[in-house]
Amino acid sequence: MKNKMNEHRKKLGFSQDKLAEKLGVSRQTIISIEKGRYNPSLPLAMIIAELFDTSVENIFFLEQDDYK
Amino acid sequence: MKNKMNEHRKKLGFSQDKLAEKLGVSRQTIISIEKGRYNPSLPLAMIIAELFDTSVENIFFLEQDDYK
DNA sequence: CCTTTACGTCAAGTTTGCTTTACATATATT
DNA sequence: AATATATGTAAAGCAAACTTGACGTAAAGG
Repeated sequence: MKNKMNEHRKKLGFSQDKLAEKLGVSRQTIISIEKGRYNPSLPLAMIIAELFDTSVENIFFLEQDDYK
Repeated sequence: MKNKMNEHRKKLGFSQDKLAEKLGVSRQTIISIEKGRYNPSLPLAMIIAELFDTSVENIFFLEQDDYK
């Protein structure tokens, strides 16, 4: 799964630290999601979408290997 | 977090078993999500939305305690 | 120089998502 | 009465999401 976290974050002019704080998660979580190390949980993804004022589908994108 | 899995599943006339199969997960996973025991992962939520021909936001709904 | 800000890695530990297996119950069909 | 279908519970185990803490690097400003 791909995502446009970095893009959206920069559009808001937030540092990873500030974004983490706004979302109520650790900075490691932001880094890991941006770097594609793992996916956010569904509730976190929805809170992110809300903060970025868009839909989950405009930030996160399924890829072939997400389907089994 | 609440969801309308049951509603959407029945609209398609699928049993839990059949839905599980279509999604490539176990029947337990469907039961657990429908019963609200836990949330699907983000990729699974997006695959579910795709199968139900709608958006993640039309199936899953944030509640107060999803925010920290 | 020195400190601060921003981004990054690594590692250990807890919690949550998902699997498998086994078993229970209710309804319908033969 | 017996079998099938659909839904449910419970428990054990593995993998993924998330946390905290320690440390590294580079750029910018005093």
